[in-house]
Amino acid sequence: MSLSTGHRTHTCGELRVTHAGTPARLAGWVHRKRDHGNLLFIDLRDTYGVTQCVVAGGTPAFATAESLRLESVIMVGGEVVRRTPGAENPKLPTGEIEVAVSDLTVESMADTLPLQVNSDTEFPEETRLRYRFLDLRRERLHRNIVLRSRVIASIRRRMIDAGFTEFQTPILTSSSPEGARDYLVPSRVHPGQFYALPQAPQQFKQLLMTAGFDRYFQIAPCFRDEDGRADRSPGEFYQLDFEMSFVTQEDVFATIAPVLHGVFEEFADGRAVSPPPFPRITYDEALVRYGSDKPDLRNPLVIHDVGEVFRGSGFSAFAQALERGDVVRAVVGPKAAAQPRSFFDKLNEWGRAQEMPGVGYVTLADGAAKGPIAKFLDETRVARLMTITGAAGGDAVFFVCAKRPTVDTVAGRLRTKLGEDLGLIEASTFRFCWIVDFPMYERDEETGTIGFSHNPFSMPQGGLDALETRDPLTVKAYQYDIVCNGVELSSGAIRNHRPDIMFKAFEIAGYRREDVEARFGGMLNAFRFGAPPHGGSAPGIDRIVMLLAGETNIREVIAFPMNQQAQDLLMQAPSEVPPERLRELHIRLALPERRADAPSRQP
RNA sequence: GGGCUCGUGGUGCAGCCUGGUUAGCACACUGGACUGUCAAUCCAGAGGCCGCGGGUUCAAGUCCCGUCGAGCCCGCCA
Repeated sequence: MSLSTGHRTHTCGELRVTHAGTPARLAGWVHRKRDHGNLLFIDLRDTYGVTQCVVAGGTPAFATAESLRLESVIMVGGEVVRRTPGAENPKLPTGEIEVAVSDLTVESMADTLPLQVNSDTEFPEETRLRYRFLDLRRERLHRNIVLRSRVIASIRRRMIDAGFTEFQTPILTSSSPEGARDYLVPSRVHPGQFYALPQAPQQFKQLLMTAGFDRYFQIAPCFRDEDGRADRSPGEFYQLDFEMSFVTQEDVFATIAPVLHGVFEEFADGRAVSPPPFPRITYDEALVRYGSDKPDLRNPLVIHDVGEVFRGSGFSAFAQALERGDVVRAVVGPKAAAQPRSFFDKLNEWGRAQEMPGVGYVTLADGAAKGPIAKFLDETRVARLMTITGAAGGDAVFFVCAKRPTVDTVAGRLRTKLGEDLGLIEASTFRFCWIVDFPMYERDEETGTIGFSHNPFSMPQGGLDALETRDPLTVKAYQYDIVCNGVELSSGAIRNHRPDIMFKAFEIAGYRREDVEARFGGMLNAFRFGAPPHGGSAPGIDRIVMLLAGETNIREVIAFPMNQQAQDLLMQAPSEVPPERLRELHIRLALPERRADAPSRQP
């Protein structure tokens, strides 16, 4: 494949010793300049690499080159020459040659830069977003975005090889109940009515199954009006959305695990990837053992329930809490008994900052416990503690006490903190697991009502019978997540394709039959004309790339991300629109009172 | 909506805890020197309402209050 064009004969990453003695014409950005007064070097950069160009003093090109600012776009013509011995640069693939410039034209002079492209120093997020086009030139972000493209291409190829067909589904669609807030788009033709951007193509993919396409996938944009997090882009993100007909949960697992494993292996670059089948952890077990429904299995620590060790003991803080129904959880710090006192104090301080009650601990040596609360634990209790937790002499055991479900997350954070501080997190590894058997319903703590805990379209385990005969809070769904290194990559389910079960499922969550008809009429109707059992999932593309790129912030793998306030600082979105546009949409603004001295947030 | 952290020339940081000379360093920028560098080097220069407002004080980048902005977290995320 030749990348030569009307403006260049070669790319900046192409020339080698074999080209020496031939003419070449390059185009690119001035990455660096080294001016020796009568000899000047330009590192010319494009997406393919960097090539050193030499401009000799006294030539017309020299005067132009001296005045060049970094990041200007230039074109150079000249001869490819082998560098003199000792002058090669082993750091560059093109480092054995250079281009002796005979003509140089400036295509686009750059102003003084607000952020430096040729350096990896950190710049404020606001500057990076406002000048995203410059940030994208920088090596790290540039590499990430190219990686993203390659990952998506790999996913597409693997999905097609697995028998899936790619579809597009509407962007302007209808609002879906449950879930996050929708982004709404006003209709000009239908005053007072709105489209919603899809939070996911959920209903469309189920309709495609009902339409008999058997295996659907899409690199699908999803829109949710929710606040951002480091691993969650506000506004919009992409999913590998897929769905399969005539499948059980086992079939879905067996199909998608090799795809994900294959993609990760392809781009792991030396890092280990846990092979399928991925371990399965029930939702309940995940909360107790890992304190999270997205456990990081690179962390070898697990959480133990040690209520019985403290029940009726002299340590009244825990003993009394246990009587009230609280729970005590423990995490072992291997070899942590030797840590200095400050380690334990800092951990306790950290716990308080996390709005935990303090973090209790004992250290173990020769079957005896030491530490502030050790005196409350007799020999039997210490022995029991060691049996339950597997702790041995030289270890320390840390305790937190609270009600469920608070204690789960608190213990989970303690597990993470200890794993990190004790250096136990396995490096250079991708550890996958399935989280299975999610509860179908959960109780809203504020209102006391029962609602869907996840996807309302999931098939309840046990079907109609379970819904009719069991306590809803004990009913599990065929609902599953894929988790990798503590990041939730994907949520999926075997769907409920039976209208009778769907009405019952929604009835338990407080929806009347008419409500369900009104809101999901299209899909319900489809299920009355022959619907295959089906299920799928939707791994997050951005998060997959984030993991593979080794980034901890999702903006680093998105070419044009919004900031945490869901603003695009480069394109200045959202923005006000002219009154006449509002008028034809039949929209009148009712803005909140704004302080008169507050500056406008529009730049 | 709430919590924490941060805000100092174009940019990255120091100075703030413990108030007191001309606000320091690096990169970029401008001018000069230099024929083999590859983060070129050397010399010189320009560039700061220390986010904004108020307060304490003889004196505020520094202490206090408020406010605006950014990041992270909680809420939210079927």
